[in-house]
Amino acid sequence: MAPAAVNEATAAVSPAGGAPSEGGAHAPVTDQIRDAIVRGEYAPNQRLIEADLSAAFSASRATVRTALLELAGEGLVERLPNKGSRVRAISVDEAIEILEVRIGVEGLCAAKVAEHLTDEQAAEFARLRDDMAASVEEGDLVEYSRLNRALDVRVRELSHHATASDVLARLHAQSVRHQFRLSSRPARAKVSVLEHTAIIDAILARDPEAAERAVRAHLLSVIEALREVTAREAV
Amino acid sequence: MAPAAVNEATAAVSPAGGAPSEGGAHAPVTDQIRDAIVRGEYAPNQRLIEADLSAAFSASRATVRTALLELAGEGLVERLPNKGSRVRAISVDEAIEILEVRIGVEGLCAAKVAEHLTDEQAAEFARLRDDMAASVEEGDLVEYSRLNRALDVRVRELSHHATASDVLARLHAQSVRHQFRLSSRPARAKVSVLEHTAIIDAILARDPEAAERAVRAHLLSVIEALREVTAREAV
DNA sequence: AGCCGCGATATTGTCTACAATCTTAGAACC
DNA sequence: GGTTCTAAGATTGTAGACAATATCGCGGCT
Repeated sequence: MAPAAVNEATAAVSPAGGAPSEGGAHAPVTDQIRDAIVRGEYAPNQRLIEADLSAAFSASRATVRTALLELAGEGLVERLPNKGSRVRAISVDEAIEILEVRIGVEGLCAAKVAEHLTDEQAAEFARLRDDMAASVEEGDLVEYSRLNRALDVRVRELSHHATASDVLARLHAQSVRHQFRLSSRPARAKVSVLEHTAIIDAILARDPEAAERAVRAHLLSVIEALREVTAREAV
Repeated sequence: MAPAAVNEATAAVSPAGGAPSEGGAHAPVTDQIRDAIVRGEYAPNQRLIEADLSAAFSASRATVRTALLELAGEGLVERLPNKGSRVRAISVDEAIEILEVRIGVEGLCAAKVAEHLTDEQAAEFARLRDDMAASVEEGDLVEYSRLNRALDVRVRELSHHATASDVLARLHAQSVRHQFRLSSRPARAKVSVLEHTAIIDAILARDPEAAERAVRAHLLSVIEALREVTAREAV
């Protein structure tokens, strides 16, 4: 019953296990394809052929087409006119670019949060900070990575800055693949947790400028780490 | 022969003169619609009905649909599921948000430019700076506004930062309408030109941090001006 | 008179078929 | 043997028709 691996011609590997999804009944093809991409079931640069996707998700080609258009808008797929769509590959250089942009935008968000922090929110951040420290202490990198994302998301939400959130969401979606690269390094986590603590502390102190600086310091450190890792891999 | 004003129900006004374009032969419907929007021929919040657009541009509804999807990706139109598309209206608050985000991203670009400035580029910027000053001196606000845009574009290009350029292009497209609001005020130009001079001087000095600060100062000033103008209009 | 449900209309979402375009393989030719 | 033209195949782009959904006005009920 295995529903057709989607075009293996260009890509080195095909989607991992079975099809990206099957039980899904009748509508959110966009979400299904997006999930498949961010989960890595479609490799970077893999061609996404409308007919194949149509078959795989049992939707019409028109539906798949709109989905691809939307995903292109999110920067997840690349559309070559008359040549088709493929999973957009983010090079390390681009990943660094994304981090550089994030410095400004996440800095802004953190500053906004620090400015308008309520007491409940403060308590929440304090808890988050302690949980992060604990998870690193125990060496639970998966949990730490989860808390990490939670912090990002929460900062974005509480900034109440729709434009910034939007930009960040888009950038984040594109770089999931590289994020993963660092999060699995215990040594990296030890440094990272300190930086995150600094960010949270600055927010708790309701000091916007300090928060911005802390975010910048953190992201610069991530950039550095990414450079190192890839330099080592290149050997 | 007047090719159907596109749905006037929701919008207070209909497209200005005739149709947004007619001679256009056979393909770039997306560009035509985008132009119509940024040129203000379709009012903010105006509904964009696929059938009407299809007739107006003599293209199939499928084509129009693709165009709308793309424009939605650029943030120019809003798509309400099952309810249709309309020209996205940018409120003053959103315009300010956009400017806030631009602080970080344009600051980054300016810094990059300052870092890698060649001598020819330096000469170009110096010329641009002098032209700007001259145009303000002569009270030629149209020319000043043009040079203004030219500066922005050039900084983006020379930053060689694809991600930042992308983000800025998107944000810029959305806020053209508000930009216009300030550019027609002589008093504003007098202040603005000083700030732009500061930016260029920092770039010429090849001082990234100074460039970033100058950009920030400028955009903060724009935000302030925008607040003032709208406060005055609200009276 | 006011509120609720029902039917007509307008508009988008989906599907199938066809046309245009690009890619690839093969044969003819130099 | 290599190169170029040609034709077949694969894939996207466009078109028109149908189905699903929302919007709005009318009539009935309380």
